[in-house]
Amino acid sequence: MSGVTIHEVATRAGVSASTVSRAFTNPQLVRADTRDRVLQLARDLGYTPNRAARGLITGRTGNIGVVVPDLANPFFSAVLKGANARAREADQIVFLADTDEDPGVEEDLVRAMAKQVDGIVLCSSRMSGHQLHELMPSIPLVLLNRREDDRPAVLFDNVAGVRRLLAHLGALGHRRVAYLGGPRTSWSDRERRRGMRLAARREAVDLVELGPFEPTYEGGLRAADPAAATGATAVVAFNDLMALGVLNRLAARGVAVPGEVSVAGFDGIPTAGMGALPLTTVALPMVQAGRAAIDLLLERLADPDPDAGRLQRVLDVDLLVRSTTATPLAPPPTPPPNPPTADVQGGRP
Amino acid sequence: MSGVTIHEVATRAGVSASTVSRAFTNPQLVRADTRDRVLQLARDLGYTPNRAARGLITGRTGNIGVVVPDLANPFFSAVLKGANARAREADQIVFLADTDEDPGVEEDLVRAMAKQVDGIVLCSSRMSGHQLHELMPSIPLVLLNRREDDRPAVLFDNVAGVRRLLAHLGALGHRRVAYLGGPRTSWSDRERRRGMRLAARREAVDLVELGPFEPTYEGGLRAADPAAATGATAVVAFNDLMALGVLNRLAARGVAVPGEVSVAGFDGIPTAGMGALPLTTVALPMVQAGRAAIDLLLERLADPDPDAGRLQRVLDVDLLVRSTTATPLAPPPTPPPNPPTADVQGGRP
DNA sequence: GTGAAAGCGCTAACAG
DNA sequence: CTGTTAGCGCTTTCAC
Repeated sequence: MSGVTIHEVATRAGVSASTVSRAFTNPQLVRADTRDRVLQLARDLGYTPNRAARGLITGRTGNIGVVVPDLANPFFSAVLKGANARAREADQIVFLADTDEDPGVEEDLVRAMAKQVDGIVLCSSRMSGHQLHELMPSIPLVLLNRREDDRPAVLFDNVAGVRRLLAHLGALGHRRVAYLGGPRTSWSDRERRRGMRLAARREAVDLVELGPFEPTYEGGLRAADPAAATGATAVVAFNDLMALGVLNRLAARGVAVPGEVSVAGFDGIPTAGMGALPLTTVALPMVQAGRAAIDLLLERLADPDPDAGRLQRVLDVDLLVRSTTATPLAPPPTPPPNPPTADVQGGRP
Repeated sequence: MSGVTIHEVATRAGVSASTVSRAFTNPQLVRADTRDRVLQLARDLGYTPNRAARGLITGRTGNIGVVVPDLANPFFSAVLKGANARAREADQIVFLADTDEDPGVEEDLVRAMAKQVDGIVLCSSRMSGHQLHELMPSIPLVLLNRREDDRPAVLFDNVAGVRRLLAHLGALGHRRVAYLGGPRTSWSDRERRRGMRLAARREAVDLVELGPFEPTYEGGLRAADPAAATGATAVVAFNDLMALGVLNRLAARGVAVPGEVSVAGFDGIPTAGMGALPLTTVALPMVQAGRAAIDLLLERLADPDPDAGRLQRVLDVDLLVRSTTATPLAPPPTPPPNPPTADVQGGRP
């Protein structure tokens, strides 16, 4: 908090505070030698302008806030990598906060941050549409991985992702695919379900929807048995963490993966050792998404009233076949023993 | 940045700004009904005090900075979880920054943050002692996982950790153990090497030190072959990420783990699926360390000139036997074919 | 090209 | 109990 003030620099340099200020913010307004002397002295003294005080008057702090539900989720670390890098290029610094998946905490944090940053990137916000709208007026907000009307947002093309995934599975001969859903409140989950239905129809595969499950490794462990019981030869999980759980549980049951069953996930999380797993996944460009979110925020700050909709970016996703997703070993077993409780869709149009 | 100001609240409530201010910071100084009216109105308007402006006068912002080299490292996400939780209890908010392992960036970030936070927790700082000392006067600093003279710090008891680990391995009959070292500049690595030497002597096992290696999954892949060539029946890696790489490479070579070789790591990173791996590890209490760092910082802020040394905490570490670390299959092969290039230590005193 | 003065949003005396 | 005054560190008119 404490530190060297502009006044000390000014006094020692034998100039006024205004001149020191100008040397930093408008160098061309200061005579070269004065400027150099001031800047050199500032460096020696370890002076850095107080961004908070500056913000008080300019309305710009040079800080950008990023809020995530859970820092331990590799998805968000990847997003943050991108956001950080882009922010640094723009000479902004990123302040990060973790809401612990709590919408109440999320709101408090945004409020507390609001005055200290120029704008906030909300990643996979858990807040209600109502809360979001209440917050909007107090601070420029960019959503990541969530759409809310036509607010600025960075989104992934989930529908295209599952289409590619199902095309891949279909080409290999899979005719019955289970989808293990994530949280009902998740925008991504809704999009992926929608995409799965479209793609299943198109590929003429039976789709079995299960869930919701917790979007975690444990959730995957729990989802594996119901998934196997559907008689599906391929399982698509809501995210990589769940897919990992499924793989593990199936392995424990002695099910051959890939072989009897193929498992696919979502995210493409960069975890050590993932490369060795028989896991095909829809890879989301998380780092790029982080960059894009900062881009959007900077644009919005430059032009506070842009055309609505101009500030939404939908990012392309890739299919990452980490190991051969196998052709089903045998024709899928005829009608599964325990018909799933979830609804069944698909079949030729 | 923008938002409702204290003045608007004051005007609408028919009181002065001071009263509003007091309602927030010293409620007992305001008559109950006035206070309630003001607070209610503030809530309705969505007013939150501007911490930056407040900090300008009080010298306290209510923000705490945490700086890490790499957010993608699960070690730091875990630390951050703890720090966040503790900070929230103290009604502080954590601003986080990622230095991308660059000491220059680290210094810049600390400087930029300094004026906007009350203190900073530097995790595994990559800065030189010189840089660190230059920064000290400008802002209260707490180090985590690094010792620098008697500056406030949270440290792990690495020496005790390796002692426990070697005792475990020794009891199982391992008589030759390889240590795969991390970065030379790492304080942890130096401590672990020191501890390994002490413990090896005490347990009467041969210690083979290798490295330095990159403290990553890839580093582990590269370290595996040299480690196997030493004829050691147990391998201790600098961290879990490396251990994972070793496991993978050994599996690819068809080496039985545990069996021919046992692998141990450091950290106890909470990655999905880790529990299923045959990996014994020294588990560092990372969440607790995050909490402790905030504690230290709060203490230091309350008492700016504490007894030197009172503000260092050394945290106990646990041995986490994730799966049975096996007894060596056979008496270790007599003199290894390729004597290691690194120095060999150990043997009975 | 540079300084003096005013004010950003807030809190801390000091009066009343 | 509450309002008035001053000023935190900085930038920005407006003079010179």
